[in-house]
Amino acid sequence: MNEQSIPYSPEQYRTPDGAPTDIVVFTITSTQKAGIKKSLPIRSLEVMLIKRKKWPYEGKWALPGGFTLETETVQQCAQRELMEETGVSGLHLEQFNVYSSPGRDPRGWMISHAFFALVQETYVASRRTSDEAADVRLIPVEEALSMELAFDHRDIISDALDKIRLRMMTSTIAKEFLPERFTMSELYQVIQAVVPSFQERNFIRKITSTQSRKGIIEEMRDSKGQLLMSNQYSQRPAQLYRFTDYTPELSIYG
Amino acid sequence: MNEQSIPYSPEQYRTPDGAPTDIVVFTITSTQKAGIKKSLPIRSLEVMLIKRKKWPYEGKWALPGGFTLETETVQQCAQRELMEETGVSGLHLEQFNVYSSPGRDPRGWMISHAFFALVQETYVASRRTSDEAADVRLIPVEEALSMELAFDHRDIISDALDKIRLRMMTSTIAKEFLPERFTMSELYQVIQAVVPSFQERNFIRKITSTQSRKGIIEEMRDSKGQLLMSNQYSQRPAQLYRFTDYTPELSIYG
DNA sequence: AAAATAGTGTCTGTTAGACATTATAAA
DNA sequence: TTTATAATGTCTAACAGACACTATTTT
Repeated sequence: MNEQSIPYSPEQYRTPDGAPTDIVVFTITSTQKAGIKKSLPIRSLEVMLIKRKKWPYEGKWALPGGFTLETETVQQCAQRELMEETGVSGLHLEQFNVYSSPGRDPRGWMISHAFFALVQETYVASRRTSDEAADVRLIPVEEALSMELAFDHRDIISDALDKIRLRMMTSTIAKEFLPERFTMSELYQVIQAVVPSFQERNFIRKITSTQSRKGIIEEMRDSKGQLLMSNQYSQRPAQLYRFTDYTPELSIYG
Repeated sequence: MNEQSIPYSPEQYRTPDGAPTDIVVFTITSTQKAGIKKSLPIRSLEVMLIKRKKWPYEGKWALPGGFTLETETVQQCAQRELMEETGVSGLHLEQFNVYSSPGRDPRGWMISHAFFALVQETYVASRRTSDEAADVRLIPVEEALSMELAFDHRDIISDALDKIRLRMMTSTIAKEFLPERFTMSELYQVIQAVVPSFQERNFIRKITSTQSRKGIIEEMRDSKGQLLMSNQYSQRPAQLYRFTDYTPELSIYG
């Protein structure tokens, strides 16, 4: 390959100083109310932040993330950096936006690719500090949004929150926050933890017996055909369900 | 700034060779049936492609696009490159995916940011060739998907099509393809041009008199309060409507 | 009169939404 | 026996979906 046959050459242009990724890991923590044994827990939507060890924004809270290598996709980078910085791996990451305002990163010209993941609390139980992170913590989202974070990470978390709220109502991502088997109350609580305005008085009935929607979840039975129940959160046992692979197609036109 | 106080330095790492953008401009062309004067046109969803002048993929059809400058966002880059390569400007562009597979671009390590736009045919009437483009043409999407295109542009168009099909059903982007005033048939045809499987026998009634949906569009009246009508496409005049700013919130849970 | 598109009537079964009521087991 | 959560009953108005039918203008 010589200069004449190849009109393009990176040397002649200013190129980016890096292609970082930032990962917004959401989880829902459950806290049992004190003094009451069988009751619904308080559920809180939290985001995983790290305390930076290095310049820039040393000592500030930030999203985990790091620089993409030439040999990987941005998706693979996000997986790798999450593992390296926090010890958490195997999450389902979804890319949702790109941040490219000039000057957003004091290290140079950086175009950042933002991902989000929704996980059960147990998936981030293995979190640990690292070379990059002096601390790794779950912070309630509303609190995180009021903190002074590194870079434009406050905006990124805010955008991610908008996105997962939309997705929570229009897809079955609620399953990412739930165990394989769950009760209607657990599902209802999870939706409310993400979308506080959500309210549906006839929730159980709509999701179980409405023709166009009942395919979303299915009841669970044991080998004898008996309905599986749980009384983990209630006096009266509640029926257990699981998500199917079906997601209804929504339309504003009918 | 010296090396000791700044642990990060782009010089020590391999950095990307560029941050290109690719723009998928969709339009719907209207063709009047021959011999019939007042009839609904045949509408075809088409995508704007350019014929490349330079290496790589010289002479191949490709999406318009180009390299981001240090002084702009990827969004601004997409606007600028679209103008430079095709003469088209002022479109509403939406970023929908990132393409970063190693080896996807023979010029080097390129992480590409893909945008789509939906526009009326008149908006791309000003298209013209340029230094980069030997030809600029509208190609029917199905045909474009069967062509041998430059880079991974076939995948990008395919992903963009999936995205706008979803958005067509769940938002009011149909308005991007339509004039300010339109008839129910025009709206119906536009939806069908994007989502061929769309069928709704009681379309007019649902969108005009269903309580939860009627805020999407509103009927148009002249200064005397008379309903505005059009007989552009029909013997019997059809009522004219316009979109409002309202989009219903969809939910799979009720 | 025929053609082409616009728009309404009417029917049945389903769903939304509100709220009262009953059920089950633990504390 | 009270408490906390689970689940059903009941009612009305709105809506979905199917299809027949009427309306308005040009050719």
